Amino acid sequence: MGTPEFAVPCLRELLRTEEVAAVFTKPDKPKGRGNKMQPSPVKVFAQSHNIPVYEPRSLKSGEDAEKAYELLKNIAPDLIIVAAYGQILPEWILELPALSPKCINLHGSLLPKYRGAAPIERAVMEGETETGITAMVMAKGVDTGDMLLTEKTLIGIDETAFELRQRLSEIAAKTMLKTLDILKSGSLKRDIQIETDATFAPMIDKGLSLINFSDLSDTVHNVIRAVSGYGFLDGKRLKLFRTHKTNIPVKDGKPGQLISDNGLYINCGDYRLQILELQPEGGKRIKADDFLRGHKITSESVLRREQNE
RNA sequence: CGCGGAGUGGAGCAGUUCGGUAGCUCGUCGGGCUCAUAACCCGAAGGUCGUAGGUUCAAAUCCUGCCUCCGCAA
Repeated sequence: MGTPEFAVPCLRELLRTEEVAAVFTKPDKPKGRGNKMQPSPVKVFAQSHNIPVYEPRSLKSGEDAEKAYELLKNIAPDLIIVAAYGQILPEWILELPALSPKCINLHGSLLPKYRGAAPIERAVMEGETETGITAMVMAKGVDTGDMLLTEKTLIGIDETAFELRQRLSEIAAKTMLKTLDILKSGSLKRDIQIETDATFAPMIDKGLSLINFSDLSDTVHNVIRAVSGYGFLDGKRLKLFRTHKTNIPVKDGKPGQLISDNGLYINCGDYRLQILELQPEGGKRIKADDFLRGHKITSESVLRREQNE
């Protein structure tokens, strides 16, 4: 069971090594320009490998939940693997599979830290230097079940959540295979999560990506890495994708002011950040050098929080 | 029919309001200077202005259809 790109490597490896009876994913939904219906990446991948795909709108209640109940009973799975499915599994599913553990989830953090929907983004935003994947037994509370296996990885100083997520999705697939191997050998151990160490990583609120450039450069840098922050330049949205920390102090000039000095920089509360990749409104994502070729940077070039000056 | 932005030499942009010689910053190529250089100087090549029609003496510019890309909102 999975939905976004993050879950695809797990499915890919699962198809390679095990017999996959069915794939559950979230239903197509209107997305993007023109609100066209878009299938989930997991659905696309599963269908191209001729695996039956089911996409109930809900597992908790309603017609779809009843159908899913009948379906899963007939499938009678030995084990359910979950990676970023996007729905909370009701108890009857958690109890359904034949093996023990019954439902294994691949979570994008070192539990018990960053339980919840956005562990990767939150870890980057908090400036963590290390994160990883936890294979865990699913329990009633979200991401609270026993831990089976963890795989750590370092977070690069300029690494973005997007890049980290791609890396972690592959690590998740590897961790899953390892977990299954150990499970088959019969020596799988469970570790209880230490409840007092738990932190929660809630979904990302859109407002978070509007940058306040009077914050410390560390904070700004982390927001940009995590969720691609933006500000308004001359009334137009400007997204920042990649920055690099400097030790050039901001002497004068406003927070958010752009500076062209052998590269593109922006003033934060304490130090300047070097901008490496950005995207003007309506345009494509470009490197800072390309941006400088077509845009004049003056003392009036300031990224603001409001669209109208 | 969710809202909006954009397609101009290889890259990033200006020019479109108000039709009248295709521009800028780079890159590329050739030459020069230099111990040397991603620096500096001189020169050159490279564009059916996304596409198809329409209006006009004349269209990158005005009108219409289509294609592609992007942001927002969900």
